[in-house]
Amino acid sequence: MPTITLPDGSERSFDSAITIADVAADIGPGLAQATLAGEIDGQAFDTSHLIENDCALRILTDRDPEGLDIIRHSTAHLLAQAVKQLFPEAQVTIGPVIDYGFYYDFAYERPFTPDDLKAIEKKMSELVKAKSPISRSVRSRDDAVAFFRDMGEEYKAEIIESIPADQKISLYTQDGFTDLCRGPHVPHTGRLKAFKLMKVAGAYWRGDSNNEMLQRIYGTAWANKKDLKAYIQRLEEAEKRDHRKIAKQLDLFHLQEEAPGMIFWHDAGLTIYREIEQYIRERLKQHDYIEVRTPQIVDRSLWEKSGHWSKFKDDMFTTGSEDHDYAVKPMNCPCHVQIFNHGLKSYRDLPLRMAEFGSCHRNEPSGTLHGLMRLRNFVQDDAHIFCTEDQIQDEVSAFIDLLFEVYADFGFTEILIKLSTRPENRVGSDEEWDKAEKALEVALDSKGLEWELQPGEGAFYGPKIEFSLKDCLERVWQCGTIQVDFSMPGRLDATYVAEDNSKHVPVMLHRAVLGSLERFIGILIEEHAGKLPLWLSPRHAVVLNITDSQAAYSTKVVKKLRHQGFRVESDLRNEKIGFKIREHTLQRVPYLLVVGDREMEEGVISVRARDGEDLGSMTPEAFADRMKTEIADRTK
RNA sequence: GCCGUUGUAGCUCAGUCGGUAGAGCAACUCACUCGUAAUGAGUAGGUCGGCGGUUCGAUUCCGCCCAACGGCUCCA
Repeated sequence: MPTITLPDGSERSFDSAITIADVAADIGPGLAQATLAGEIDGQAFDTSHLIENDCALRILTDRDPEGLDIIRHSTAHLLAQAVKQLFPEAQVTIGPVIDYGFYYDFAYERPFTPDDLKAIEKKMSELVKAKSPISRSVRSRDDAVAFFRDMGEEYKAEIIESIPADQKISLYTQDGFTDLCRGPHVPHTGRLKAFKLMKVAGAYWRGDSNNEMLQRIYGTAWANKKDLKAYIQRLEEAEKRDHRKIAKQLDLFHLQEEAPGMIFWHDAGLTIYREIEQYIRERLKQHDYIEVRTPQIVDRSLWEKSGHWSKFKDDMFTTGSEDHDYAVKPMNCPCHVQIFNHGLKSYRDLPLRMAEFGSCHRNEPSGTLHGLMRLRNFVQDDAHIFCTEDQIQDEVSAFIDLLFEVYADFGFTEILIKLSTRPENRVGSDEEWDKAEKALEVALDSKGLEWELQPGEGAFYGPKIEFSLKDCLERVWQCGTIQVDFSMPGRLDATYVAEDNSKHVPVMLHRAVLGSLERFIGILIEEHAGKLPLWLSPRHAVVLNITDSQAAYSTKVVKKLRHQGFRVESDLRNEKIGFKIREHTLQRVPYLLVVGDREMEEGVISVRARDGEDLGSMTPEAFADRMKTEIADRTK
């Protein structure tokens, strides 16, 4: 005789055990229709689950986030069912829910083609029409292994084998197709109405590149067709923000076959680049950094000594001259230690913060290159802080302040933070790791920041914090980082003289605020859809004349503004004003300055903002003041 | 690096079931001198990513390579 408490606090008593579906029906026919599953005392169950005791029940529909996940998970099963029907030889493996959808990995003799995808999607729709009930059953682990092995599903059997033997395994069956699953699932396939298969891709079995490659099918699924359509539209909009596309339109940079993963910066793109570099340089000065510059190509022996050669020699570009082997630097730190080592250092010199806009080359695998986001040649706003162990926490803390200050100036608020701790293979004592990990953790917590722990993901030489931003398709890219290094200063013989006149090895902190300038610019472009704030815009304004008779006046205005340091050009072409406005608006120029006879006579300009707003007429001086304020604010 | 897809004019794309290609925009020329998102007419422009093979003939079919794109793995 269970008494069931609903989320609103109301209670319902029943004479005998009852299913979730029946409870929903008892509440109302509309809810019965919408019910996907139920949550009993915080745990999710199928609608067919029998309630025997008193409990708190929450009915899950497609309006609940959990409900949407159930739909997505069930759609993954539907996909597997369709694939098994069309390609009986294919073996199923795993099919988890991901953001906005799901994927399913299959082992099959050949890759699926886009045409296969269409056929599979069609089959899925047929299976939806059949409204096959989805039922749950439970087996012992060994039974389940035998069950899947009998069917020739070796991968499934292997997955179940890794589950403890005493655990019960739940299976879900729909129209003869059975899959291992924790559940819950929708009651029948007819509940899956809005999905689309998005793409095929290769993926390694168990995520290990030594294993065979499986065929992964990605799909998206929603509660209804309207949500699905909205999602597809959102994707299309996002693609318009792609920095590679915008860079082409705005003539920022290009890439070509002869230099894969390396950027040809054009004038407009370089303007953004330089502006950012100069901004960071000023910030670093305020935060007591010194700036240095070190060689691009360094003898192999230094890389051997630093330990990079043994670990990364295949990922470094090399060159030779007169019987010497050189490597193009993949990072700046060994060179910075050389500067540190130049001349005796005292504890009074610490912390020593050494920055470099260092151009690094890494021979990244071809398949990983991606526009400005992943390159073989990039420049970091890199710096190394030489300090004592006791100074780590303060330095990390000060760095985080600097980073947030900078990100705020660029308008970024959503920053993902991850702390990576000691890996299995590492250098340094456990005491050192304890201290360093603690320092990073305390620095983050003392600022009330939210962060995610990545155990075992630290570098071999020390723990690290990573600060990541998202691109237009919500892919996450690491930008800022701070890493503790117990190894390199010692390997490269860095020492300082302590108060007691003894020699000590300093700790080194590797840190970057923006990370790769290229990547950061890529993210900036996507964040703003190319409409960069005034201070970063390649051009601040363009002067447009109405007819030839204002050409000289236009040129005069341009000169006046340029003399004050503004990036201003004129467009004196014999075109209609509407044509010029359109062109420069598409070029995302922040201000268009229209000059006709009226303006010329009064010595003013008519100012039109990028969003189309008419700011009226003003003198070039007044306009310059306006821009000055805006650039100083960095806001717009 | 692995799996898949793609590569045609400066850009966006069409096309050829094997007979060396076309549109729009841009460029150039001419006319128009114009008031806030496209004035009109004309001209020119391509070793159809690269190399090889099959063929009388390859941009098209086949093979290899390169690059880009989407994933996977990796990212000091």
